[in-house]
Amino acid sequence: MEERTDDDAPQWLAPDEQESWLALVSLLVRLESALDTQMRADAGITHFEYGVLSALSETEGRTMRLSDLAVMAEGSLSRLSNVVTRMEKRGLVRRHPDPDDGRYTLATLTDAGWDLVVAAAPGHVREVRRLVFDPLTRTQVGQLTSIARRIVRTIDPADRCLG
Amino acid sequence: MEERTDDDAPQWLAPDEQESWLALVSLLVRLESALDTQMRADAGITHFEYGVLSALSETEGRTMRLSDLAVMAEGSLSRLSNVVTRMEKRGLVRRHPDPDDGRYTLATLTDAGWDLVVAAAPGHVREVRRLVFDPLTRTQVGQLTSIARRIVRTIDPADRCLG
DNA sequence: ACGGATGACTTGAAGGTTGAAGTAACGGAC
DNA sequence: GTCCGTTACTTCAACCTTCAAGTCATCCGT
Repeated sequence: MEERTDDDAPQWLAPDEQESWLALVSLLVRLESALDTQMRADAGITHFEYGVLSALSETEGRTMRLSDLAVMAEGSLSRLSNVVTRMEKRGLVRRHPDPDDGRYTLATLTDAGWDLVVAAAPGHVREVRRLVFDPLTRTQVGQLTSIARRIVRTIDPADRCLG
Repeated sequence: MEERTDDDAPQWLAPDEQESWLALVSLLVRLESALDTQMRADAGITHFEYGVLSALSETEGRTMRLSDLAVMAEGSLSRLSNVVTRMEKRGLVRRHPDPDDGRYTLATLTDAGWDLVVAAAPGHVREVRRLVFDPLTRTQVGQLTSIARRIVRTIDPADRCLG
């Protein structure tokens, strides 16, 4: 892409980049699995399912279109559709067609679903705090925000979840 | 659980923590899936499989015990066993018992496996650079290393991959 | 040596995820 | 009003991961 001769797009990472990369990959793998484990043990749902329920719980009317919900939960529509089906069977969520546009499907949080999120939230927050924020200084929290946003925006420039 | 009245283990995250958390979760999900997509398209293997092959390729004799390999690749032994079976069928890797201790199984990278890693590496590095290091300043790279290490060490204090 | 404990790996069932193909509902052009 | 393209969702098959046994080898105490 660029024109330099020497090391513009070098084949390998510099030593400090290599270290950083190893640490980041380790973080990706371990954090995700730690969150999932805690959620399953504590509330019987996956972290993704928690994200779905949580997004619904924060919405006016506890209702959202599946496609919007998929964006909020950062998953594919297919994945969400399966998850909603399972959660519907468990009585946490209800589906019904959007009266305004029959192509959309609305998902609504049931009372049982609401209760589950409310019960699961404190444990989740506690875990996030314990694993992520307790070990970091306030300065690092700020740094993390900038770093994560930059990378996310590079992966998906159209992302609108971030400022 | 706790006894303080004010904010010892507060139920919710502070606004800046909330932002940071959203950005981090977004990073987890998107980066992992971006890496996987690139690897599948480019080399026909998953990012995890690449990690396995890559670890073997960097070892003296291109050979490692499965249990050590699982640690290097940060996956369960069960997952690794399945992956090795698949890669063995594709001729990328070979299994044989450890002559020193029959409980161990050694995995050896074949020439075909070596060729595949060598072919896949540049694209992988390019993608990592594009998504992670290009958008960050050198200062941020250093910050990221510290931050990621702190969190990983909190999740798993026994981790020996990091300094 | 013998037997139990431990360690290393494998396997099988259950369940989740993906990608592609299918269905259904709209919206605009003619 | 009827096509056609688009959008939103669902479903299916292939695949992967996990968890919980199960197997086999070695070590250790006696």
